[in-house]
Order: sequence, then structure tokens, then C-alpha cells
Amino acid sequence: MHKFNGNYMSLSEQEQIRRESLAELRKLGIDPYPAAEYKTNVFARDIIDNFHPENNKFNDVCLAGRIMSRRIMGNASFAEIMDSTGRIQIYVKRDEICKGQDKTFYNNVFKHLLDIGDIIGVKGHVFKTQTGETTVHVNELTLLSKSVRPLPIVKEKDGMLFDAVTDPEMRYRQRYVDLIVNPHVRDVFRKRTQIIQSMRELFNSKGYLEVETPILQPIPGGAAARPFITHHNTLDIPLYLRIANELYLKRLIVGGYEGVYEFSKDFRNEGMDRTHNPEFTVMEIYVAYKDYNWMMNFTEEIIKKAVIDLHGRTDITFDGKKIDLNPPYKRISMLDSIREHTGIDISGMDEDELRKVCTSLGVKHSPEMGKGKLIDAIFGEKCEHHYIQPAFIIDYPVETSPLTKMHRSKPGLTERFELMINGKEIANAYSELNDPIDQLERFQDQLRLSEKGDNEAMFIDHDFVRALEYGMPPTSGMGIGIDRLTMLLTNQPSIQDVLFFPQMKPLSQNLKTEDQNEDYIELGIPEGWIEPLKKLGFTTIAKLIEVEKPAKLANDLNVFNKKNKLGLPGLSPQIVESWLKK
RNA sequence: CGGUUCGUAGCUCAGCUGGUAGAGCACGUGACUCUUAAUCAUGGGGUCGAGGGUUCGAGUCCCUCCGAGCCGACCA
Repeated sequence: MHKFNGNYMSLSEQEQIRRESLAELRKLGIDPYPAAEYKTNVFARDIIDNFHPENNKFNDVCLAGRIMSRRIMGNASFAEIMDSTGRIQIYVKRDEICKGQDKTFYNNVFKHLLDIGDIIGVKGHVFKTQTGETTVHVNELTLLSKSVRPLPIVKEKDGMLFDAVTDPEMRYRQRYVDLIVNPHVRDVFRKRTQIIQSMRELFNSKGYLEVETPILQPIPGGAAARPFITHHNTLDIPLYLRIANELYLKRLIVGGYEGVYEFSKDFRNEGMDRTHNPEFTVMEIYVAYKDYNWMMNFTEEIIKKAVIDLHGRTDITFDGKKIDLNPPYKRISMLDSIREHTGIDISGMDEDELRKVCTSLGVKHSPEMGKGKLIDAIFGEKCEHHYIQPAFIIDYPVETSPLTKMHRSKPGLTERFELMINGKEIANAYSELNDPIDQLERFQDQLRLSEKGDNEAMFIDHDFVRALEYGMPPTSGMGIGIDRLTMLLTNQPSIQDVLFFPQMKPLSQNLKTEDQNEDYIELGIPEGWIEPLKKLGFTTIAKLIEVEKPAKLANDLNVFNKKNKLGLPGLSPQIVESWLKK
């Protein structure tokens, strides 16, 4: 009955059994992968939430989902199926799904040929069991998709998980498995989408326009970062994957829109850790006739709406820390912040003086760092991590803010803020620089930084300057890191937990040294014996020809043949010896 | 890129100072008509991440490589 062929050899026992079940089902005239639509009329969640035995509204339900557990007891069984909304128990009784004399469908199909992981549809009525569990009493069961690979088994009792899949390798590389067996993971991603929807709703209610701008850019602008580079064949030019969409969105403000926004994937060619992925999502929004003070209020509104839409409240817990996102948020200038946390007033200092401050504070610095980067380093090292509760850090040095309008009253500073929550930057915004002459000079300053060795300095975008020359209204723009906001609002410590498919190093294929089947055939070895040989450890010809006792090998192979019911003709020691001699 | 811990059955994990690999769940077979981490009986399943070295003998010790986590460096 057990049939094995070459392809089966590399499969585990359980996979082989499932493939046999698949064939058996077909033999019984059951299509394991039917094409027809399966019309359901309810979800598991609806039933669980709304079933009351006294007024049963669920006398004729039809739902579909994946079998997650089974408890078979003779002629009746319980199982759990899981649909997109959750799990529900089903009760399958032999004489209920096999109305006539033929009990094959229960005794063979349900009990033996179906497995955990299979996707089925059931029809029936809902009742409560003696132990009080809401259950679907099944009178018709349809196989919708056969699973031939065993799922990790996660059991649960009183909210405690047993054998939960926590291995990051499995969870991130095979996210589909993670989503099946870890329902809270599915929930995190649902929340991620809710956050985006919440923001989109707010922007649309204000009449702002959702737009799309190029991902492939000839000049990667709008941020200080190292880009990915690619090549366009027909144009024969390099193109960069965008590091930001800022300059394109501002062109659209020049073009006359009142407000534009985009949820955009950006790409930065940098390292990866628990808060960085090479591709990530940023929401950027630009609104005409506003300044950064207005944008601070608007940012508070965005965050507040998002957290209330998600949790119904503004206080959250992240990594064990209580954070309250109810506005207004603290506002403090960068220089005041540095004074507060270091006791040093750096206002008006030149590059040399700043360098000395860095040294005295133990903040690392290097010669190519300009004034702005030095101040940034002090803030990053000494201040940033203190802002657990939301706080706007405002008025950044001009050197690190080449796209930002000069401060209306504070010389050397710009009208820029970053929103810090849990010691991390969540949002970044400016009163946008709209003076084309100033903008060109700032770009040229960046070029000088670049020549000094700063490989993150911005490129000059002459077309963007030209756009500003036509005139851009006073505008405020803001960007929010969607991944980090999602981490914060869903209490996930790693960016990998809020990205469906975080970047992972590819696994190198075929690290195992294994010779080709043709090499074995050349030695006169029949094809059927190749897999058995490899299974026994002779994965290369070199290993094979070292064998000193051909008789023992012949015996081992014959035992393997019998054990696995391969049905190959027996081998004599002489035949095996003849392979080794070639 | 540096430090550190880890990689054993489909899954979760044991495996002490080197001596032919174990458990639970899952899987196979049998029993059982309201179970729920179902239960009872019984059986199968592993080139111990890959390659090399030391040894009579390596899952275990040493080296190299491949992946992953954490901590640092760089960055949003």
C-alpha cells in the first residue's frame, strides 16, 4: 500500500502520509482542490459573540476555515476550525454527515484522510455543548483545500500557549505560518492598517489629496541618507530608489494643491536592527499657508486620533513604560534641551567650541562633522533618550536642516521640530524653505559637506530649485515613520514585528555537498538506489568509493529497501563491488 | 562591522566531565457518540545547521563557514 518513489524520499514521514491521503481522496472522487466558490453566511466571531441558546439565530450556518485541532472519539468528533475572525469548535457526528449506509466519509475521509491544516467548509446549526462551548453541529462537510505540509501545533489552555512558535527564523521567513498559528500577530497587522486608515480619514476630511510620486528617482533628495542605486537599461542612466518623497510633494504644492500626502515606501542603504529595515514606510504631508506651529497642533491631532481609533484611549504601555499620548505635548527648543541635560549653553558657539564641548561630554566626533552634526551628536547622545513622554524638540541648527525655513526670530536656527516618543523620533516637520535663492545656497553648502567626506549630504536638485523660483506658498510639511508609530501603538519591540516580510539574509542553497545523480549512474548504479545511498550518508562519490566492505553496504541497502518498502530487486555484494571499482 | 548566545524529529525542547540520540505534542494503527492541552493502548519518525580537525570513538572538544537573536558601532 505504501508507495514511495524518488521524489518521496526527501519528504518527511508525515508529508509522505499526507500525499498518500491526497491520492486516496482523489480515488474516492473527492477533489482536494475544488474550483467552485464556497458561499459562507457567517464568520466564527459572529457566532461566538452573538449566539444565545434561547433565541438561536444560527440554525443554518455555513462557514469555512482551517482545521486547527481534532478530538476524535469513535463515531463523533470535535474539531476547531479557524477563519479570518477566529476559532470555533465544530461537532461532527458520523450518522449526521453520512446519512445512508455508507459511512466512508466519516470513517475514512474525516477520520483518516483529513488533517490539521486542511481547509474545509461546514454547514449546520449552532448549539452549546454540555461543557458550555459554542459549537457548530455539522451536517455537511466539504474539503476546500488539502494541506500536505504539517503545521506547527500550538495548544492553548486558559490563555496559556503551549509550544508556541517563537523562533524568529521561522516567524519572519515563513510569515504565513506565523500568521496561522499566532493569532495576535494577525492582529498587529490589522492594527497597522487601522492606523493608516485613521490618518487617511483625517487628511481626506480636510480635503487633502492623496498622491503618488516616483520611487525611481534620478536624484535621490529630501533626506540625508545613502540610497540604493539601480540602472535603467533603455535610458542607460543610473536611477535611485527614493530615500524620501519630500521634493516631489513640494513641487505639487507649487503646482497649486492646498494639501498633499503620500504613504510612501522609502529605501535607505544602511544597516538593519530592531528599529531599521532597508525599506520602510513614511507618511509625508504638505499643507500650504501653514507653519510649523500649526503642524505641531496637527501632529497632536493625528496621533491622538490614531491612538483613540485603535485603543479608545490615549494612554498606552510600551515595553513596560506608561506613555500618555493625550495632547498637548511638551515643546522645548533643542538648545534648551541640551542646556537642561548637560548644563551647557551652546548658543552662539562656533565649530571649534562645539568640538571642545563634545570632547568634554564624551560625545564622539570626527573632523568631517560640521556645526550641525556636532549639535546633533550632543543631542542624540545626551538628550534624546530622556523623552519618553511625547515631546516636540524645536528649532534645529540650519546646517542639518537644508530644506527648512530660517527661524523668524532666532538666528542660525530653523523652524523645524521632531516629535520624540519613548526616546525615539516619531515625526519630523518644518516650515518649508520656499526662498529659491536660499535653497540653492543650502544645496551648495551640502555639496561642500559632501566634499568634506559626508556621504549622506544631499545632492543638488536644480529642477526643485526651479520649481521654487516660480513661487511656493508658505508651507509646512511633516513626515511620520509608520513602522515606528505602529511599533509604539501595538507594543512591538522590533520593526520586524510590524513588517509582514522584514528583510532577511537569503539562505544559501545547497550548502550540503551532494553529487549529481548522473555521477552515480555513471558508476552503473541503478537510479532507484541513488536516494537510498544518499540517505545512508553517501552523498558524494568520494564518500562512496572509500567504502571498504561492499558486502556490508549491500546488506545496508537491502535492509533499507525492505524497511522502506521500495520494492527494488535485491543487491548482491558483487554488484555493489562493481560500482566501487569504476 | 565588533562582542555574545543559539541552531538536535513536523513543532517546542532535554541530552552532565566525549561512549551507537530522548520526551511532550503532532503522525501511523486500534478503542471510545458532548470532548476541549480529550483519554487509553501501541508503533514509526533524526546525515544533531554545513565543512574540516583532535580521538579507538564527537550532538558534546577545536577551527572555518552559513543562518538567527541580543548588546554595541552606523542610521529614521
